[in-house]
Amino acid sequence: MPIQNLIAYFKDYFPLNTKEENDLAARFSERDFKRRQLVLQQGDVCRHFTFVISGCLKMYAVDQNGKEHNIQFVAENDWATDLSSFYSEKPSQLYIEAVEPTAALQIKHSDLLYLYTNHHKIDHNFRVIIEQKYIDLQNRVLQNISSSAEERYAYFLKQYPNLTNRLPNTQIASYLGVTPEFLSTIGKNLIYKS
Amino acid sequence: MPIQNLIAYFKDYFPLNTKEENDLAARFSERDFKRRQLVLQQGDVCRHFTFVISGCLKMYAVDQNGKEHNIQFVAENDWATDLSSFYSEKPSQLYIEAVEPTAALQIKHSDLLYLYTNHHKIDHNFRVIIEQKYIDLQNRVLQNISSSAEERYAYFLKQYPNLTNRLPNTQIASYLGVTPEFLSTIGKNLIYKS
DNA sequence: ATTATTTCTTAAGATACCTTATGGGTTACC
DNA sequence: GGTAACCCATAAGGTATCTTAAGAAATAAT
Repeated sequence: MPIQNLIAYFKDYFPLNTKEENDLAARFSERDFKRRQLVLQQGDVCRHFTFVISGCLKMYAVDQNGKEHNIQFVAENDWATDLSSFYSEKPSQLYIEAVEPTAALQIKHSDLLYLYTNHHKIDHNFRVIIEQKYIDLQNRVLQNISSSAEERYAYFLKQYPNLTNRLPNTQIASYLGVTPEFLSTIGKNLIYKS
Repeated sequence: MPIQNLIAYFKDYFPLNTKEENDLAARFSERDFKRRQLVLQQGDVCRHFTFVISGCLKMYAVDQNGKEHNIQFVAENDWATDLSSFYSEKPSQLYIEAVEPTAALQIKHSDLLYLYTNHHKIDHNFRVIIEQKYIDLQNRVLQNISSSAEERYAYFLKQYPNLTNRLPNTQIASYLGVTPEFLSTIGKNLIYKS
């Protein structure tokens, strides 16, 4: 039961009682995505919070030249949503796409607001979760402004060792903000260093 | 009364009742910082959430070569804290320093937890606040991985027009992740373009 | 299994950005 | 009001990273 994964995930933050669990379980629905299938596309309103049970999604933006820039990968026990579009209910600038066959749980805007309003603990948990994600993002900004591409790549490999094998290097390059060609030359150096 | 600024700020998110206002006001204390004074230094535990009433702070990390990298500027009606150190109560990797004479309000860890526990609305507000800051940070990451230094500088000027005049370009360069010399040559180009 | 598509590697030439250095202009501090 | 510290501009040469191209290897689709 996928919903059990979500409940277990939440309990790591703060234990839930039966009522909270049931209310949570009642408002998430299962959805599977094939490889390359879009969870969200630019121009659409992001209507769901998506929790990944298995598989992997990528969030990316497309620039004026049509190039994709990966903002984030979302694998097991992690959340994908365009927060800005989700809360404002305005069209998103982003895409979310499955890079592997992915099993997910989704909750609608109105249902999440219901949970926030009626369960302090769930509201609380989502604050703690996003604070952690904020810290990670802040570290990434620091990396971006202070480190070379090689250092950022080494950091990525260390931080996400499981993603390394599952993602093509072209996708990692986009995430790091370098070209795949340059990542390839960096990669060679790292092998000799490790 | 500085605390009125904070209450007004909160009310923009979600109205507070009298009890909430009073509880909030009772737990923040005023503190002023001179230019260059440190709010937090590396190695110390970050024991406060700091809300800026007037003035401006910078948060930065120092790398192995002793170079400072500005992660964030925090001006009026904004929050400065090392979230990671604050919640874990472990030594911080960051500095927070006043770049202008700054008036601030601070709340201790235990007092904030008290507010979270006893006032759902305050917990809720902090979630909404950090979600907005998360969105901003995510946009900054996107800029970093997809835009040239010149584009990032133009974006900064547009997004923070008031900070532009208050901060030396050396500080903005550090925030953008470029050298002051290079920012200087970029700056010239922007003048001709606008 | 075969074909089509995507991915990886390599290399040469171009560009963005950095380093170092220097001088002049501001701003802070006593 | 004077001195010291900081800040800005400019330039020459160096390094990191990008662009384009093309072939080989791996992976996905039929």
